[in-house]
Amino acid sequence: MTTRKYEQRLRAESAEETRRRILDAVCQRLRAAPADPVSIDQVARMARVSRSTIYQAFGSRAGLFSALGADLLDRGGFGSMLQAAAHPDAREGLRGGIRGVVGMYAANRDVLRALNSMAQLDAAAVGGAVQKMDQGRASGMAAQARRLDEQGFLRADVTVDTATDLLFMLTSFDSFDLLCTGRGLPASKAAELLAMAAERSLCR
Amino acid sequence: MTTRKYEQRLRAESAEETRRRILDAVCQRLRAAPADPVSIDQVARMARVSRSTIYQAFGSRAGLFSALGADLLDRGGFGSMLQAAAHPDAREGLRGGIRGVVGMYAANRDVLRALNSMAQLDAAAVGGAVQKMDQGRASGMAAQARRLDEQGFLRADVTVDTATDLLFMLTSFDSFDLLCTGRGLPASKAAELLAMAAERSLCR
DNA sequence: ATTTCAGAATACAGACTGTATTTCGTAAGT
DNA sequence: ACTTACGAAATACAGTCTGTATTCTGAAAT
Repeated sequence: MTTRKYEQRLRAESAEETRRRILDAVCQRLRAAPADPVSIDQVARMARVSRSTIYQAFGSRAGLFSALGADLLDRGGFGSMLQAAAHPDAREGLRGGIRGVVGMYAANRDVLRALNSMAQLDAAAVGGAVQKMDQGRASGMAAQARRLDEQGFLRADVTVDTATDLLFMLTSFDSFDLLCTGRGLPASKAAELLAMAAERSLCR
Repeated sequence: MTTRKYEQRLRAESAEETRRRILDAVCQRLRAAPADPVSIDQVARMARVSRSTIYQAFGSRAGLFSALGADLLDRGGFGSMLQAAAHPDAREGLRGGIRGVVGMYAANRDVLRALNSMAQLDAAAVGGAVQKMDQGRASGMAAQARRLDEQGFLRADVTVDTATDLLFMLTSFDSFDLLCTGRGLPASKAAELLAMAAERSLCR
């Protein structure tokens, strides 16, 4: 039998909708009990979907969490953060960039913590989503450090490489989480503290 | 039948020895493949011990990892670190303390990373060992901040609380790991960078 | 009317945890 | 010498996961 052409608009829409429902269920599940392990079965029940549907939509557990990570990259405010970091004044860009990432971290705290930990504990369980985020941040911070240097803000004894390393550390999710979850600071205070540490460590 | 008194010296020794062998096997396993999940079965085979022996010795998977955490607290150089931090000059103590924790982190990197991540992802899977370490560090850093303040090293616009928060973050395993594993710095460079950030952020 | 596809339902293999239960060997007590 | 206690191995089993395969249904597209 010959294959037919199919447009399937409504079909694809509904498929996309259940994908969304599943991803939302994972988030919901993580927020409800961030310190408990997540089973596909739980997620399926919360999304009111059969477990097999999750495998059909995402291929595997790793695929599900990988998709979750990719989703955060799209919709988590990563773009607006990069925009804030591109301020003509590099020092302002530094502050804005830090406020931006912190805001994004705060909005997705439990999800990011889970993805981060999973990536550490079982590299196959996340499928590169976390590496991609870290890599993006690394090159962003390298650019930031270069701009600080070009505009003469960097201290004489601080190389661009060193500045990149420190910024990479200070803008990590872990740094944010240690201050907010670990020390109970509100996100705004954490951002202020991180920006302060970055400026005093790197700038004249 | 009446119960007899038993001294069992050699017995207890051999039991302690197998406990050690099991704990060493976990470490070895984690170092061999830090990003792969750890099964009790693997550990048992590496320690050349029956799987049931592990349950008898540690009660559960959580008990095993909890014991591993406690073991690190004992033998991981925590004491010498606290000693270095107690230098009469608070500023010297700060530097020494940071070098101390970094050395300890570097010596047990993979094990600590795994314990950390497990604690995040499944609180029941570690059994409080990580919380205890963090708590100890928190009070240590609070003391450190107080001493800096008492000796007049703290900047006018930095409170003791703020200093504690920042020190807690900078002396975390995550900060170390981001610089060493994430950025490829040698441990000594990481320690230097962390100490620099702490001093410039907090001190006059 | 017929094809195509999302999704449900179900069954199964395989890995892992955790709990008995039995057995064996040996150090400690009498 | 004989008995007891106990560390450790061996084994079996229940329960929870993941991942795969198979079948069925209903609705949208042609």
